Amino acid sequence: MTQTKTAKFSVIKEFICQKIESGEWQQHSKVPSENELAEQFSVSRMTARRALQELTEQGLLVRTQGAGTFVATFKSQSSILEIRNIADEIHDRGHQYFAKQITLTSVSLDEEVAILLGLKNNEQAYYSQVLHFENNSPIQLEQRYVSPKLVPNYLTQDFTQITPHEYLSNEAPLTEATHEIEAVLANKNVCKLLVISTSTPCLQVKRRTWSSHGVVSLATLTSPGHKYRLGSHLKF
Amino acid sequence: MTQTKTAKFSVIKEFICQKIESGEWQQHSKVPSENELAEQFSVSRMTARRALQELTEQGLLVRTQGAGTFVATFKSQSSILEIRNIADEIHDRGHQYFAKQITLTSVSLDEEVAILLGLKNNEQAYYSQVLHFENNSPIQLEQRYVSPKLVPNYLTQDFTQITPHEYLSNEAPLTEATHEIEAVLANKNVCKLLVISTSTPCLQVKRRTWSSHGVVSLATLTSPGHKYRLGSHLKF
DNA sequence: GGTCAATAGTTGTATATACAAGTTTGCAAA
DNA sequence: TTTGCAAACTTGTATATACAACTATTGACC
Repeated sequence: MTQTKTAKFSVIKEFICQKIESGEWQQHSKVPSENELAEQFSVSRMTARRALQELTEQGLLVRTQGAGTFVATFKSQSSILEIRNIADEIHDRGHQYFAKQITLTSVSLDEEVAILLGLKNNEQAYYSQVLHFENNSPIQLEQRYVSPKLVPNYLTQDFTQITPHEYLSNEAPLTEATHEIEAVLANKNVCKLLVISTSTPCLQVKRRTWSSHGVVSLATLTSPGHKYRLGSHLKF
Repeated sequence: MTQTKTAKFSVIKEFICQKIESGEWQQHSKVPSENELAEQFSVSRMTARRALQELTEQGLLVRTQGAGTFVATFKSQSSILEIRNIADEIHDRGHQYFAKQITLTSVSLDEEVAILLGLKNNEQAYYSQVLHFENNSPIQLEQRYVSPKLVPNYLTQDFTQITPHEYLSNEAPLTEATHEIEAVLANKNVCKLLVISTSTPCLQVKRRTWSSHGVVSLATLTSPGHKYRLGSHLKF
């Protein structure tokens, strides 16, 4: 039997976690070495090592070659948040989702957008506006500029059937992304589409995505603050 | 020589990454098995395995015991965002940071907050208001309820010297946290402290943190949208 | 006392091997 | 044809071993 119900490395991991969570092992205190753990638990060094390794990847431990393994500094206020696909989110809530395609055309770029997309001023790019609905109520406006070089068939798509991001993910595998999240007041046209007053604070996510060939697209997602929030739940 | 400049498992990882990024290996397509890679690269199975393992942890591959290893579905719109400590952020920007302690007292809880903190209605809890400044301009108001059972000495601290979260991290090691991010209009008092008009959209982060003994604190961070944004940059 | 080199201890990489456990395939029997 | 089982393949866990690379300590020498 290799599997004693729970794997040996898991037992060691839980042992260490417990010591840290209980406070018995404080921040920066030294953790038993691979050899010590191996002996304590009667396992091979590689098995003890795996426990330490995985906890290090999870951020609970810090290891230094030659020096040893230590309890990590608890991430001060640095936390991780997941930005999800609006369509998935709505489905998970058990609500009805649909998308309305407002705009799908080619536009000539102003300077700011051109720079962000890695194109020249006045060059043409594809532009789409898709409005996402939850239970027939508009919840998010997606405005997106797309590089025509990298995604030549963008304008022939039907974004009521597939979300732009889904389509882009298939066309040009993402290698990188940046996000910026702000609270803003939307302009008149956007407010009209979202059916909100111009004084309604909105959560705005700007996302820029890269494939290995360059910037693929630049998306602005605008949602009314009272209808939409970003949430996360994480365990250390 | 064990280290051929870059480790063997790293060479294999890069080989696989390149195949995926170039599109040669599409989503869901099968990746060579551990044994095949081991033979191709003239390494042991355990070394090939490590490459596959780490790429799986990074989310590029998916493995199923018995079936094989496959290129993962590109995370549709699910991305990761890091919420950082405001003080760290300001320091990293090279700006001057300081904190002003507005309130530090014991309050009796209303129902909503009591539930969230895991306390009974009308029970006492500690409450602090700290205003964070960047270059002498207020940038974030932190309002925080703290469980008196878990952090009895909270009221004796000086939060111009140490941030509440920093202090709490030391006192009660975190095991869990949730966040909710919304765009809101702040109330009059908050607006006064942040020196903004009541129509300024604000980014509001609500953070609830746990230690192994229960909910430690409930924090509301409010920042003017035009002064503060959350940002992230990630590579796949 | 200060400096430097040897040494012991620790993590990092790599291999070869063994068996457990899950999936897929193909073949034989009903 | 369908069912069911066996075999082949694949990933998962675990061990024992070897050497590389780095750190911290110790002790000898100046």
